[in-house]
Amino acid sequence: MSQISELKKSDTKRDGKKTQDDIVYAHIFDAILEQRLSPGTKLNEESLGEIFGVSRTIIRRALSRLGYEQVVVLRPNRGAVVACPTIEEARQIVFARRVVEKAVMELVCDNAQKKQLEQLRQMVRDEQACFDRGDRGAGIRLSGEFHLLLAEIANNPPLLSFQRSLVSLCSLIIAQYESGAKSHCSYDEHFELIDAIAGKDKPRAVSLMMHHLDHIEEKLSLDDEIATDDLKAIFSHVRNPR
Amino acid sequence: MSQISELKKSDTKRDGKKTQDDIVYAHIFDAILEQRLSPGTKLNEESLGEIFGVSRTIIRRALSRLGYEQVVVLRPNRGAVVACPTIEEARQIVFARRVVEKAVMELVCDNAQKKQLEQLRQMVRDEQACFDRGDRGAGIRLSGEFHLLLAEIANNPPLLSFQRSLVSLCSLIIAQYESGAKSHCSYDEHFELIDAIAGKDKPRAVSLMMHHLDHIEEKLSLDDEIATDDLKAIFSHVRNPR
DNA sequence: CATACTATAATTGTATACAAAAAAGTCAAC
DNA sequence: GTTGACTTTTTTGTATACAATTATAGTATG
Repeated sequence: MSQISELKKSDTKRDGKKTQDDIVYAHIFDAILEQRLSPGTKLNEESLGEIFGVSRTIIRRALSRLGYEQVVVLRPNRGAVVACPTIEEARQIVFARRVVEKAVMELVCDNAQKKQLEQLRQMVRDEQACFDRGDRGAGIRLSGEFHLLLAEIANNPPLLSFQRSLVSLCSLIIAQYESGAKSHCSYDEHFELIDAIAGKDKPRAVSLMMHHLDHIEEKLSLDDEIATDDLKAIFSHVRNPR
Repeated sequence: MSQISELKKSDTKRDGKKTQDDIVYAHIFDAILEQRLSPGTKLNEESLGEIFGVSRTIIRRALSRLGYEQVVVLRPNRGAVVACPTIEEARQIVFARRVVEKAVMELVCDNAQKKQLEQLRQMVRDEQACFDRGDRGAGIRLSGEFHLLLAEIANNPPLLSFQRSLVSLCSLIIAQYESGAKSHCSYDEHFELIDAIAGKDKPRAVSLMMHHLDHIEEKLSLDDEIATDDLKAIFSHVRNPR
């Protein structure tokens, strides 16, 4: 396995006041958001330690944080794997996200300053640029970060922290169930959202957001039976002769 | 400091498949829910290790989980303290809780089975019994656990996990800002909520819940200027002569 | 007496060693 | 060729040692 970059003291200082496990956490989080890490991938502690140039202590801290966010599943004595939400779980996650995004949208319509609207627009322009130049990974990440920026503008730290977890989980869901080549979260819709916010049109902003989330959920319905890994269901027609 | 109980392997096994840090986490969480741990209390790693009979490794894991839930604040190099939400933060937490409780209530009205209604009623009876016999700590904890049981019945794990964080934070807010002797969350209101759920009366259930949360927020408005620790505001009339 | 400075103690951060558990491999028996 | 018991290797869980940082006490100085 190749070394990404040894995180030495000097790096830590350059990165601000972030501690080493924050950095490891951020790298893994980004990899998930960019869909470079697929659902189900085993996250070996020692390998990760070598990659980042730190001891397992740091890796374990980062993994347990990801585990708390449910992006990673920690199986006792059996290590950590990137989460593979079932369709049932995916529906619950999207539902939770509807709840949060609605609240965020209403707060943002009330609070958003001109400067923040420009920040949002810039981020969507970046997102567009990424897709245009074919950098799908970065595009997907920025698409997720757009929703995180909305939660930040809503100015409610608990909701933001919950949103982090939900956005990364949705990224996994899309990775697992996206069938066609169609991009999952188009920037046009993001521009429309910004317009609604700028016009302080709460009902329209919320309805656009709900529509936005419908796209994710539609894929779940389509793939309903196909994508399942429930062996019992797959072989339900086989009768046990005993 | 006295030893509560050494958590040895045997205990761990008796407690099911919970690992040691789960147990430490649960003990601290309960202490916060019962308001035996006050906002601002320093949580020394070595002391906690002695109390629970485990090494700092385990304590640190439990603390970082509590830190993720924001119930405990982890100050780099300066240790962990029980969170002291400011009034501003308290408002944000209560807002987030309104959002979650509304969604939970609607799900519960749709899904609740007879058996679960009885479970809810039993819990509120227990709560009432605690207050009647003067066990305020356990009463407060059960009051919080009632709301967690609702989130469980809503059958949405992400929302449940968020609710855990919000309920414990609210317990801290109440500990910090509760002025009178009046109990913060009366069981009568819980019985009313159950009735609304049993009648599948969504609007009433939601409105009762919002009213329930108003009680917490009212205290914040009352103590608005008094309880603040913003030194700059307190001494704003003092002119700096330089 | 207050303040700044230094030495010391206490506490947190990280790496590592070892124990415990799970996974992978070996090989004989059928 | 498959199955099952045994051994070895790998991986995770926990304690501990040491380094880095912060807090405390003591001391000298104005």
